[in-house]
Amino acid sequence: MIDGVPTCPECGSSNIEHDSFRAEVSCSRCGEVILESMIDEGQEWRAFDADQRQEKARAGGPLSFTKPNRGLSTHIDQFNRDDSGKSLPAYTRNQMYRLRSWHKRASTSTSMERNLKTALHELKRIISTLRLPHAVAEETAMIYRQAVRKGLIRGRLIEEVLTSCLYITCRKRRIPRTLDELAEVSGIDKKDIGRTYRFLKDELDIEVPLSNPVDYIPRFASQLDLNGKVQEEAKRILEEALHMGLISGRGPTGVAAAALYISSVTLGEKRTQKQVAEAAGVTEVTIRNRYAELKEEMNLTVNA
DNA sequence: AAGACGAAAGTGGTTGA
DNA sequence: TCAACAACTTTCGTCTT
Repeated sequence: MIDGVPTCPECGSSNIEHDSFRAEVSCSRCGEVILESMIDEGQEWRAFDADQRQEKARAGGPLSFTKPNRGLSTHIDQFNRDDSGKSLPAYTRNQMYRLRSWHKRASTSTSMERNLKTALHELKRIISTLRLPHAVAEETAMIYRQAVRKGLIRGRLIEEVLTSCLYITCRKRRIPRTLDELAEVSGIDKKDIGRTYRFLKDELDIEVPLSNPVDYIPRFASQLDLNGKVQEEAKRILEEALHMGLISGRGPTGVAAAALYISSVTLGEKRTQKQVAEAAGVTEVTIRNRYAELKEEMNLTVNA
């Protein structure tokens, strides 16, 4: 199944290490992360005839879902020169010619591949802008592939579907990003993301847990430069509020913001409602309303 | 002057007939 | 498809520190 020894494209070393959990492959000599399956690695040019190509097609997809044609994405120029600038001998020229045509066919042969190419490029950009872990990109790409396979893209923008896939992943992994945040980096309208998200969730039968205000605490807190103690207190308040049924039906970010506001005040690390509101992406009024509800129901003493 | 508070009216999304 | 509805926002006047 695997023909040829994989080598690092950076330094040429064959000391390749696999991290199966993250589906990452890296070179142990130079540290280059290859993010690639051994099957795709480097040796694709050996498929010189249809039978071999067939065989490779059945050998399975790459381990990294974000790199559909890695190893084939090398550019081969048209000048037929070796690296010292001399013309290649006829035999090699022919070989290069065949190599180029296979390369081209393999990289952009199907509309699915073209679609993925666009989408994954965009995904990479969004993931890095939001500083989300690579595993999120992998999972998002996997969901996106399912969507493409089921023909769910038709009539929708690639970016729209992609962003919705990312939203699903974030919700599933409990690394919450609000629709507003995703809308901002993707340039897709919030309500379009939401609508497509629901559509995909139904069509692909994906279970998405309800979003939990607690998940927002660390991020908001760090934006407000609040320490761990304040975070713990905010979480404790949310736990209690949850048991008392004070959370259902309320926007998770608003509740999280209120809990954070309360704990910042009680622990003498006070932030203004305005600051908290800004970090959480809600208004001061919402914080006040949640705050009033929590205070009312949980006889909290919120005095500095 | 800045922050907190709350009333009132407006907005966008969900739900159920 | 439409109306009712809840959550949230915007705006603004008032009170407190």
